[in-house]
Amino acid sequence: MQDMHLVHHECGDCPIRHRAVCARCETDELARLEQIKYYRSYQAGQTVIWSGDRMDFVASVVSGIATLTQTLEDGRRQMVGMLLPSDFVGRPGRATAAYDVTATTDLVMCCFRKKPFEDMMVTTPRVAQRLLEMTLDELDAAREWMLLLGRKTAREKIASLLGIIARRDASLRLKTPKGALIFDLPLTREEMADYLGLTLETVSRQISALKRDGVIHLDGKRHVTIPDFDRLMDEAGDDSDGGVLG
Amino acid sequence: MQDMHLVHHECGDCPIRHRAVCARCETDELARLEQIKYYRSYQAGQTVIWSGDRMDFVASVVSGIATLTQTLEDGRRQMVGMLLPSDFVGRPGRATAAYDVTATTDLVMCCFRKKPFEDMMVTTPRVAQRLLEMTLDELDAAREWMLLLGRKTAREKIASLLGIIARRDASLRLKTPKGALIFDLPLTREEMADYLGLTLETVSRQISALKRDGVIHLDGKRHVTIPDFDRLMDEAGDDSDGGVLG
DNA sequence: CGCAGAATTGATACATCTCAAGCTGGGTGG
DNA sequence: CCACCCAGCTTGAGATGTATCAATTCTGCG
Repeated sequence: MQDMHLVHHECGDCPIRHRAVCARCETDELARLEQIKYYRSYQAGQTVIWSGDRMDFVASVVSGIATLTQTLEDGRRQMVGMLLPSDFVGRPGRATAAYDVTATTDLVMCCFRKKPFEDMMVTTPRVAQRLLEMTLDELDAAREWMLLLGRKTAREKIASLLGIIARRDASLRLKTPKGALIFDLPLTREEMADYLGLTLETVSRQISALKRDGVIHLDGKRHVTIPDFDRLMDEAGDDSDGGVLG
Repeated sequence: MQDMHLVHHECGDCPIRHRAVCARCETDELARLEQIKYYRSYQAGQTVIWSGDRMDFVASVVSGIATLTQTLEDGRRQMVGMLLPSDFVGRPGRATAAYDVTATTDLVMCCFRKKPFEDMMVTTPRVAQRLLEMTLDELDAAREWMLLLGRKTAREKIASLLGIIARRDASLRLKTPKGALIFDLPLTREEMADYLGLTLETVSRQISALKRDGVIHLDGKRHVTIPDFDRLMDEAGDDSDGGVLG
């Protein structure tokens, strides 16, 4: 079931080498990381960790998408993080997972054994500094997300999410968001609902509405075309400028 | 108007010494911080910084409460952070403020000139390590907040907020939340609404409802008594256990 | 082919927002 | 000392956006 090919890539030609927690490392530091790392693969839909589980590793997403979700006793779910390639999973110094981690697409993670990684955090400032930087970025993202959850309408939420995915997708292909954008939704309607604090029916309705109004084009359920990115951003209700990094 | 007494306390008897960004510093490191720091006071209601403003300092909250808020073009506001004594303001490496910072009570901050502080971040791992730890805590808080914003009902939101404030207040007095708790709300109804993603009318109604149902007691608009903390936590809808640190 | 999971659509219920009118308490000036 | 004033708050009535419940309709796949 779980296709766990334990391939062992060299850090040198790692696709996330320049963005992940190891981005700043010198070759000798990389060598240390190399010794404590191992790869793991998960299939789309698989749970990586359950909230509360003991965690004996921290990790970087190498490819694919994972989500962090929190659940209330009665089953209400809220996604609280979306992990893309190069994003970091886990918290040094914490024994158990605080959130459910799920693979929404096929996923490959570069895992570091926790104890030795924590040791490196102390002895190798470059790792700690990079992790701080990444954590601050995540905090900013979380706060933008809070604005979305607290104050945006369903339509604005959908438009915002599509914008985020479109931008991310464009950045992976190194194209600037300009003219028509085309991408595949990596999330089901239900996952989008969990992300946005909506029900899947409302997500579906709003996507239909945006399609009806020509803001987006759909080819099947997942293949999306954005004819006019600025138009989409208007619908997202965001602060004027097209979402330049703050 | 602005009572800016530029008192200069010694770090040694600073009330937030053991919890702030300087918590791990040795005496020689403290001495360096001492040289680049200065105090600033703000009155309740005053704006500390506007989003987009140039920031030439980072700071720790010494006493009082500040809030971080984000605003949509049409004026919808969402609070995205609540800064209590020992919390950190600003982001090393960033030139301008990303959020509006407002003093909701009288506020004293210990400010560090930005450039020298950034230098210390590189040379003094203890500062960077502590800041990482604090940022990870903030990220956790933000994610719990996201669950509240996305999935909780108005009544649950109010109960959750009261619980947070009650716990914080109790921790400042070093009493465990048990039996009746009494405290003053540091926020107006409108600020509570901005925190919770509600309107102030809804906040008011839900507070009235909780009062009617005996979950809380009100003495005036601000003075709150919680006769049964567990009851309040039930109303907050949170994951079973009374909110033990995860 | 036909099934199962995913998505759409419809009808209705309900929570929260919106607009509007009073209330309350503490401060101020006559 | 009282009257009034004003910001902060409460309460009401109605509008509205989203959730809920319930059918269908897609779509990919064995």
